[in-house]
Amino acid sequence: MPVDLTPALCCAPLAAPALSDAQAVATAELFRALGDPARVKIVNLLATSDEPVCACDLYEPVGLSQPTVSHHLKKLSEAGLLHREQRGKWAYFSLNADALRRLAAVTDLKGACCS
Amino acid sequence: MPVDLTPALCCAPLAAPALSDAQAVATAELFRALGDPARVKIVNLLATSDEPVCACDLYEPVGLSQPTVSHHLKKLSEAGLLHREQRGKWAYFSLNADALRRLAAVTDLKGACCS
DNA sequence: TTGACATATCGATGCTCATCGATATCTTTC
DNA sequence: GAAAGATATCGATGAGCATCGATATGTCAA
Repeated sequence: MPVDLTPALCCAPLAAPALSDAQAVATAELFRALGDPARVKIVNLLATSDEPVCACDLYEPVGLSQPTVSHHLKKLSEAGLLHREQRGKWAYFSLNADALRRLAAVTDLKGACCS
Repeated sequence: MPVDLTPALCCAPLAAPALSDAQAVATAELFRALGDPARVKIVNLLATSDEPVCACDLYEPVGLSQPTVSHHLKKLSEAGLLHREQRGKWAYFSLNADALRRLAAVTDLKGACCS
């Protein structure tokens, strides 16, 4: 049974007493997932919406082509930040609230451990 | 007089109501600064130290060459996350507490604005 | 089954960047 | 001023990635 390597699940607070190499890699991957303006915009659009958002409603505000937006949605999903839901032929995305709680814990230098 | 474009100073919360292109770029740059395992380790080492840390004490725990660590220290400093202090021929680094408060605000989806 | 349409994947391209050895710059000491 | 040692910069290299057009895959309606 494979260990879950989703960055949002195995990262560790920046102020963790003893950060392992694997935790440093996972934490960096989580940050890198947010290290692109298009992905920041996507997260912002989802964060300011009460409901899941159709992928088709992201191309125009993000300002990139459909394949590129799909690529970014995949990156965010792989990092564990997004939830995907199929509605007919449309794909709806929403933020993974738990992952975002963990992200907030990572950046909290008061550093309560998130295990 | 130039506007301050330091990512840690002009980024915006992920849940900001209206995120401008410039804010998205600044926020992404801040995350990208933390999107490398070596830089996560450096921040972790500084976060777990009461006092500023000599650059010479970072090469071994980070596991990279002196030029590479210097490169990463520069990236973190450019993002506004680090403070550099010269002590004789040694360079001492510490976390910029204000920048880290802003980072925490960025990831806080309750989204109080950081202007 | 066929057509229409939304999304994902593929292949190519050009740019960014992490890394290192070599070297320059800076600071102190003699 | 010269030597020693710490850090920053330079130049090169290889890997990763953002982007797009073209195409494949998936979904529904008729």
